[in-house]
Amino acid sequence: MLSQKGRYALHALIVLAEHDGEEPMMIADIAEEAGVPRKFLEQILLELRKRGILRSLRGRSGGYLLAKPPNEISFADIIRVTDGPLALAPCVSVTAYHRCEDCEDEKTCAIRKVLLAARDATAEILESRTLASAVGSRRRATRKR
Amino acid sequence: MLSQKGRYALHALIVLAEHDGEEPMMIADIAEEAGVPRKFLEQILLELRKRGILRSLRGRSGGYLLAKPPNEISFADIIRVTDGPLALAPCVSVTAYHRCEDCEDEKTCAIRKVLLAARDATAEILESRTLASAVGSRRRATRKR
DNA sequence: TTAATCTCTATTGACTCGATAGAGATTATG
DNA sequence: CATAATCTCTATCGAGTCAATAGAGATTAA
Repeated sequence: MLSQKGRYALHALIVLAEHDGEEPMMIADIAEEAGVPRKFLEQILLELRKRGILRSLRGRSGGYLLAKPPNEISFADIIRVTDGPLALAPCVSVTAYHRCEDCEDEKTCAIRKVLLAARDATAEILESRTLASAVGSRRRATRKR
Repeated sequence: MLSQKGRYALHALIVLAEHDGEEPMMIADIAEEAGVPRKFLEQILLELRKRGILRSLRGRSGGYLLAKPPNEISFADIIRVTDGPLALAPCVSVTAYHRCEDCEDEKTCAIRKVLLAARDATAEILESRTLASAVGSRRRATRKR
């Protein structure tokens, strides 16, 4: 399961992608629209910025913007920041690989084979879906004309 | 990521599937072979029994056995016991569905669509791989003749 | 100079995780 | 029937994580 933080992040980024502007959007407004507690959102956005998904402007009339176009920010990118690796074990993680005390031999470990297939299947989906596709489908679904 | 408990469970069940006998196998022996702390393993096996994956015999010469043939026990079955639902959100979980405060409308929620696709992809893999396939591949890999 | 904004770190309470402990129930066996 | 071997159950522990809140600091536009 995703953490609350992860779900909040997805909502907030979709709000930003919809806003999709040149001007930055203030934390308070994002919090409002995304339905996220403001102070908690501050921490989340800060982390997303440090990981290169957002950028920010400080001071008066500051705020947050997407660091990249929406079609270059995948669900996998976001979830990795808030909830860590997609993989079910370190020995099959691409972004956080480290050798696994469990398996004596990675080449033949039966568990690893399965977890690797699971990771690939998950990553296939989460890396191909972006903020652009999410906003697109939402626009289509809620547009009135 | 799987919990330590989850990884222990997979190892223990593979040991049991290899043992694959009529006679029960004692906790102490499973712990030994699977490399799991004995008292911790007790709790894990107990839970797997309550969820119908194992059965047990009590008293002297007691022990644990698989409750079903190895080809009917999937990785998904095991992971659901030790680590909960495969899904990334309650609103896309088959085994632990409950409505999601996040999405206003499940039909159109953009996040839900992606998480549902991810769940399906993961389940596809984890439900098709069983203890039999794991033991099979291991046998093949380590057999000397 | 000031007010508005992001930045950073600390703190809180509840919960989970991994592990250990020990008393209880059950059963085969001599 | 007594005993030893085994599973069963519940409690406890310390460390860590999670969700949330708080507040002082840095930066900038006006």
